Amino acid sequence: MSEDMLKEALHSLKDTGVRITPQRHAILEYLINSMSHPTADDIYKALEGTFPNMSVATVYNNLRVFREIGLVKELTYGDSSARFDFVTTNHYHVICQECGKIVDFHYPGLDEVEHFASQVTGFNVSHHRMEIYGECPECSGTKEVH
Amino acid sequence: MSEDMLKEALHSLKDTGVRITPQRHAILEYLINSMSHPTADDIYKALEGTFPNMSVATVYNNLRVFREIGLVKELTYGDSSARFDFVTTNHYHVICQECGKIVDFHYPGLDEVEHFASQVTGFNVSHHRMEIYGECPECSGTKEVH
DNA sequence: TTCTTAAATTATAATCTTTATAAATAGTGT
DNA sequence: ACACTATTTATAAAGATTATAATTTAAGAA
Repeated sequence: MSEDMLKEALHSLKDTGVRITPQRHAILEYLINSMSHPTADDIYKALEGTFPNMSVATVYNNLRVFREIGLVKELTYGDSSARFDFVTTNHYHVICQECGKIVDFHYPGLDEVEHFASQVTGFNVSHHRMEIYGECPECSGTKEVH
Repeated sequence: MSEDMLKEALHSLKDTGVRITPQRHAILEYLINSMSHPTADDIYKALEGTFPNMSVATVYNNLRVFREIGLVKELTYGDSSARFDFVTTNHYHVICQECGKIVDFHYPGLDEVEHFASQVTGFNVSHHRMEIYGECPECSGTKEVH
């Protein structure tokens, strides 16, 4: 499953003329297997065991490359650092404002908003982003208790 | 019109026990009158004529206070610095990826997404954010020309 | 109005994330 | 295996935001 995704991603690299380096391989693998939404620093720390000499710049550079190819989505929330998400299907995120947990959920049919905006503003729309904010069950629960 | 909004905003400050300082007055006024979506630095620069001694920290501090009260929304896009928007009605933004222009548009009925997400994830949903990305008419135009 | 006190501002430094630079290294096609 | 160029590394720089401590000031009470 995730094997296939990695294979496909590496294929995308080849197709685009982007060299496959061990670092890129590892970053992609980590992004695919990680069910969280890591920051650049998360990735850097996670891989420093395998690549003791890897530089932060490498992580940032490659995340940018992946983003440009469309393999990875960059998510900027209010907090300090950007988060990165391997692109699979069209899903959205619910973010807990208490503990920061991010949960995926699928939701179809938000394309109409794009059409609407395009008509109203005259923009040539390419995509949109949406997130939902609230409190996760755990955090809601702990509050009710005391 | 914008007079009333300012008055109301100042009233909100009083209600919340937040002191009304000349700097806060000026920042609010600027946010209300500015039809753009200024960064903290924009505001700082715009007011340095009136407040030659004002510190950047003051701008940041007060924007945070305004956000906590709910007077102001903080928008984080991919680019380096956050933008701030005085909260009026429920509107969304279309952002030009070429020149960075931000255009408002009103769109109702995205509450269903919140309900949906709430049911699927069990979150206690408070709000959402959505933006649309694309190219503004001007930038699309200049491209078609050459 | 004046006084008092806690809150806000200022000035500055520190922190943190991200990007730029230049030299060294390593993929990839021939 | 070679050559060419992209990539990595190490480091520094830039830019945004926050922390700190001293000074100033808003706002209620006397």
